[in-house]
Amino acid sequence: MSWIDQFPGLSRLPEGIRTYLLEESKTVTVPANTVIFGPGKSPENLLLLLDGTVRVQQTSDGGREIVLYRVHAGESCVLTTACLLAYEDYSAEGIAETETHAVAIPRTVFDKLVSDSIEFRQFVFTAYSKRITDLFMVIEEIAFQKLDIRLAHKLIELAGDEDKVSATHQKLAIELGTAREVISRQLQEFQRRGWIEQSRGTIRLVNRAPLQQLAES
Amino acid sequence: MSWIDQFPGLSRLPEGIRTYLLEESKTVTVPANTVIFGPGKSPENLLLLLDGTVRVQQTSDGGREIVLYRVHAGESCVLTTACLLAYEDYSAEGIAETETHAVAIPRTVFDKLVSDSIEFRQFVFTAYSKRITDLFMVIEEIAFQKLDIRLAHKLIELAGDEDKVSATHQKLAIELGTAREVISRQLQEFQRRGWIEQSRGTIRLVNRAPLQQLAES
DNA sequence: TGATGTTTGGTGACTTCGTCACCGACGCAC
DNA sequence: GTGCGTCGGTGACGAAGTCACCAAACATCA
Repeated sequence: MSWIDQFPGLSRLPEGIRTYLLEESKTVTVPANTVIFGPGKSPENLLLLLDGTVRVQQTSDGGREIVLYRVHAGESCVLTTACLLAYEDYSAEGIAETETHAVAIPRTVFDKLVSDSIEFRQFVFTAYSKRITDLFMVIEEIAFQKLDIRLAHKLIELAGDEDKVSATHQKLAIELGTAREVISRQLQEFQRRGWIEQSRGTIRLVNRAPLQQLAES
Repeated sequence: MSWIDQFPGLSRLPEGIRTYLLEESKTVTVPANTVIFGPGKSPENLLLLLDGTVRVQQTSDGGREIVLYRVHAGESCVLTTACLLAYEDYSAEGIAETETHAVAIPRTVFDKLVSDSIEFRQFVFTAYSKRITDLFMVIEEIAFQKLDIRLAHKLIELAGDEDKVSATHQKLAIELGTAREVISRQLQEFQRRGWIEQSRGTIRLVNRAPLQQLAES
């Protein structure tokens, strides 16, 4: 079993394409907090994540930041690689959040795969599709959603199965593209209502139900 | 001279591809204000605009709207066509702002062109690139830019060479994803400063310089 | 031409969010 | 311990969004 089987969209590649892909790509390891791409640092390869996550975020002139989306294991960095090369003067950057293993596909190989395999084309365009709907959702959220709802949503998302979130107020502010003080005040309100408990750097979800309800309203 | 020459990215297509494209595509005409794609209405074709413009916008649950980007003559609807097919439950819609002529490329032809021509691939990925940086800019603006700056910018953009803008306050609000009252108040402020004059449905830019300066700050 | 309805824009009160300046508490290193 | 950097709390203020309502401009049609 090769890494290809970790990618649902690629599992149906014909044998020839499959071996070509295996031969021409190599796996790489990047330590946590590495900037994979960013202003003036456009990547040479299409990355397919084997594990770890890559956070893609943007920084404004004023120094404020916002998280655009995350690339998880089993997904690819399509937007940034195949795309931003043309307009590469742009300020989004991708950062490995944890130590990350990935498969790197050189540009020429990428091009040949797109040319030769309808399955690979579908993989690529589907990945694009997902990313772009992600961006649409981000726009909808920051433009129209109230902050308490967005924060509740994010807390539940970050908590996962755990009942605690390890993040500073500042990190949460960047997640939502807002200011730290706003997060602090909102968390105080959640705490006052008995939904969460705070300590330095972590937030415990002690009453998940109302948070969930707020997030979905 | 065929329509292909209106698209810089396509002018270097090899002869065979070129004739194939010409044979398999057809031009269509859509009247003004037609909804080209939208929720539950995913397009069958890739559209290349010959003239007119298509406005792509999104509507929130609360009924507020925002303009995401525009497709102009010489550009294509890549995002919406090749992309949203997979996640087609999404709420962005494309509307012809004027009567619009376009070339429609069926999905199968699109796929074959992507497969056969590196020039066409480049055309497609470059178009993606532009759209995505557009989206990044929208996010940056709504998240971080002050409204007066964004409004000044939009007024100048919409005015073009003219010195007046024909738009209601409501339309401008949708352009920027905000509320009508906010626009009204901001325009009053601009008027108070002597930068614009207002009448029902139109705004005259009587002093463009300070507007420009604000827009660039 | 006048009556009527619709579209467009104006207004005030209020809430939410972002900004600024500053402070205190905690944790770590020396 | 002392110092220093990170993290979070606070109040005052300005900017933006919301709500309810009103008034003027325009369109239509009898």
